[in-house]
Amino acid sequence: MSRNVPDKPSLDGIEEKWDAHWEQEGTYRFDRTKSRDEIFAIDTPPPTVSGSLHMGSVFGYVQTDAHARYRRMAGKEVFYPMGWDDNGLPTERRVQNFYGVLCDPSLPYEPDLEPAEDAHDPPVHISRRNFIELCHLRTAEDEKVFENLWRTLGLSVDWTQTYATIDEHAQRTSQMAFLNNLARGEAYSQEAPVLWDVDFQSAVAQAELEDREKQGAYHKVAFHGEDGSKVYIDTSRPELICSCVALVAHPDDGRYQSLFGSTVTSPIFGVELPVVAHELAEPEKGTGVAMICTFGDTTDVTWWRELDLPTRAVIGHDGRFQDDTPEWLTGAGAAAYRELAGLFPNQARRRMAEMLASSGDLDGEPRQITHPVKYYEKGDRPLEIITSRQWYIRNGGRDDELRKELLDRGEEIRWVPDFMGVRFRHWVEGLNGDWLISRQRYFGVSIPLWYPIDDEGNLDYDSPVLPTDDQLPIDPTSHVPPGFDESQRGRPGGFAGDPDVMDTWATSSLTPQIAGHWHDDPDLWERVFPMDIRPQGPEIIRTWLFSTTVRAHFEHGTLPWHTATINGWILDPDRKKMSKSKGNVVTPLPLIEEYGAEAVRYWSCNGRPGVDTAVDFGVMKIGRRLAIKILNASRFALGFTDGDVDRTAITQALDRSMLAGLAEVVRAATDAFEEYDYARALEVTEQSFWGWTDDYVELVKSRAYGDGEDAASAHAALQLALSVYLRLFAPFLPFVTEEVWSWWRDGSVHRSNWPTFDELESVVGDGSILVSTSKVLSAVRRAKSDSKVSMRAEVKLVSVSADRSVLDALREAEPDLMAAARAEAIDYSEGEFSVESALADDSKS
RNA sequence: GGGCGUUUAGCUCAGUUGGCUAGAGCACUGCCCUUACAAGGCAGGGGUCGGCGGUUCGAGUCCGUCAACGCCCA
Repeated sequence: MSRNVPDKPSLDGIEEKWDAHWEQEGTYRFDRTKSRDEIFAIDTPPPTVSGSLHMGSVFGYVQTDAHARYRRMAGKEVFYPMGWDDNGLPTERRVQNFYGVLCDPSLPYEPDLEPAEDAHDPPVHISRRNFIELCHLRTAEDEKVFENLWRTLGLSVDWTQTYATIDEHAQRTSQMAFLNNLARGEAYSQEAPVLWDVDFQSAVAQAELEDREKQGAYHKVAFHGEDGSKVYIDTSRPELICSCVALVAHPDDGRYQSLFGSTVTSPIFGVELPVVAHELAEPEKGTGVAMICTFGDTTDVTWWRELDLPTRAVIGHDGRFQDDTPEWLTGAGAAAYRELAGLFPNQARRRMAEMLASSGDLDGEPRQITHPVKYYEKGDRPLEIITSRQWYIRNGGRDDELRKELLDRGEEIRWVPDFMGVRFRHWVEGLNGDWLISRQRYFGVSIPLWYPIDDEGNLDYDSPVLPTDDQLPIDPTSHVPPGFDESQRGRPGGFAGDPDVMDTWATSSLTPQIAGHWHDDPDLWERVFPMDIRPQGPEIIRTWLFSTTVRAHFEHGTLPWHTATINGWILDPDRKKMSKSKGNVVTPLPLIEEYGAEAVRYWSCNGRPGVDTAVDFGVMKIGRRLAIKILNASRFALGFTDGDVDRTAITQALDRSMLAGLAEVVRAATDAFEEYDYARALEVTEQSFWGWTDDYVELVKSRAYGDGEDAASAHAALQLALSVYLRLFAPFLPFVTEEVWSWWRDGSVHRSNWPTFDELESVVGDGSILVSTSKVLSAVRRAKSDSKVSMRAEVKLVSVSADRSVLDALREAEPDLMAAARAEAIDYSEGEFSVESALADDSKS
């Protein structure tokens, strides 16, 4: 076949060129006729499209793509779908900000609502359905931006296998899995204390919490004993004295033994309360006695549950003290409560402190402290704990047997790198409740249930009405349950739809089931599940990875995949954590424009598995230089003949020596990939390639420009080596390797065979010849450099002293060495290794 | 307070089961327009491998301990 080697090879425009070509040819299209053992299935992280594009989004995906490309070339049919995680709160927030709207479920739907292009203030209130439509509109746009980025980066995804966690298929899968969990008793609803974000007015799960150090103040408050004595407590939340249900001290605390079993009376409110003992009370903290309220923090919940205390809730869903005076307060206590009604906790706290001070129950001034306060990770105000009905999926947090099963699943996973496994273990060991999946939000997958309403108008939560499979997906607030009609909605004797949606993770924990079409394509499902790898970031081990494991454990009794590859964390160029607030977020698109996709890929693949990596423009420059080097070296290697030269022409010892070294590189790169160490595979390939161009290519150049059998040997060896290097580089640098491949080969390098030792076996020789010859050539160059002469300067005599075996090796490549060194003669003697170069007189000028 | 990770050249990082004078790139210095490549090539200087202690014939590599930094959890 004739060759089409350009005079001036260039990287310009190769991303667009090859992306379009691959799309047209279906290069990465999944062949679903293959059997499970021929397939390599990847459970790709669906990126949150409402998040900003940044280098963290690029890093892990490119590493995974390199591995996918390796597997594909090594003979596997790669199942590599891409999803978009668009359901959930991040999208709601983005839509609110983007269009300047706020969802108000009480408003009617407006069919012709035109969203404003710019956000405005104050926000426009729109119906739930209009709001959801805007969410779909916005995410569709965001998804295009992401797909474009992934294509520009050369991800070898099968773009016909995309999904979104809010699309109909994902909703059906999610609701079906939920109903299965419900049928098996793995999902349940319960009226219970939950962590509550007062701004989002939604419950929050344990995995979404974070502690923030906040200023607070300890108030030393007197409760009154039966004998008129004062019992002091220290509290940072005096406003909750009205919801106090008991005082508590440590059972071994000698100071309070006489109080246990007695009662005290709360200040201001005059409520009689028991004094109880519990190990969680800390004798060193404050006075050693604490008040238990329902609920000030999560320890209160534990005490309330374990000590079987009553519930006296005062804070409503909006975060304010409720307007109605609680029934346990009477007289002066009820009057005092009316001072607090309607206030937010921080306002109530100040009012309460005033009241305590004037009644004489506040001892001294409040003392400033700094303490950790629980926040929703996306929230702005401290979480409150309120009681409400919510849906849960069991996760071992309240069941030691299940916890053990899930810990065993964690042990079953192959973790890359292996130390990431402990993060899973610690998370599961530390769970203190089941997984709360219901959210009081709008843009999500609905909880697919209705509740019967009895004749008194009460909802029967214990016997929900279920949809049939063929109804799914449903929105119970607009769909009607079997056996009812719309006129019965909200009526006694009728029904009510569950208004909640599921947590995002309740759907994205099913990505293998969604992408593999668990319920609607059993033939595909059988070929891809359980999947091979789950690549993802370290920060979502406790959420996505864990919840996916839980769902597969319940639904299939297996792991969802056998290997988890965890990428490192991305830091800014100064090794600081990137965050929008610091303004140090690096976005990928300008970098791709400046350095090229190959350079950004090279940087990504240089980051070791699981190792935190800083954005480094220097590394990107090296990547770009490598890509250019491949173009130029390829031009040289292919510049001598028009057609393929048969490998039987490779007769010269130096050529066979070079191929012996290359065979070793193939082995090392393959071993590294099999261990998921793409970075090492790249490193050994790159190191070898630079040596190849610096030494072998220079040594063989003169011979290659000649003709006859010696030249043909060089031509064939150059060509074979180039073919191997291109394939070794293809997983990392897909564009430039494809470009060069297209100059002289049919088909795609990405569907060619991964190089093997067997492929090279017939042409390998003694690897030491090239090694020794390169050492001498390097010594001659050093002599020329020391004498400040051109590398073209003639050398009258090169005197080499070395072991006999080295001398023998050198003699095998003597003509090439003399030509490359521009030496007129070489003299050999046995002894310690040394090289003397006698430069020609006229070269010293 | 607990856990995990990191600490190797001025900077960013390799160093795979312990083995010959510790490597790469960037930066720095010198030289070279050599017909694949001057937004390049060749060559060079530069490190008591965080501190201390231990195991070993031998430790950047294993063990203990301390310190600094980062992340996660409480």
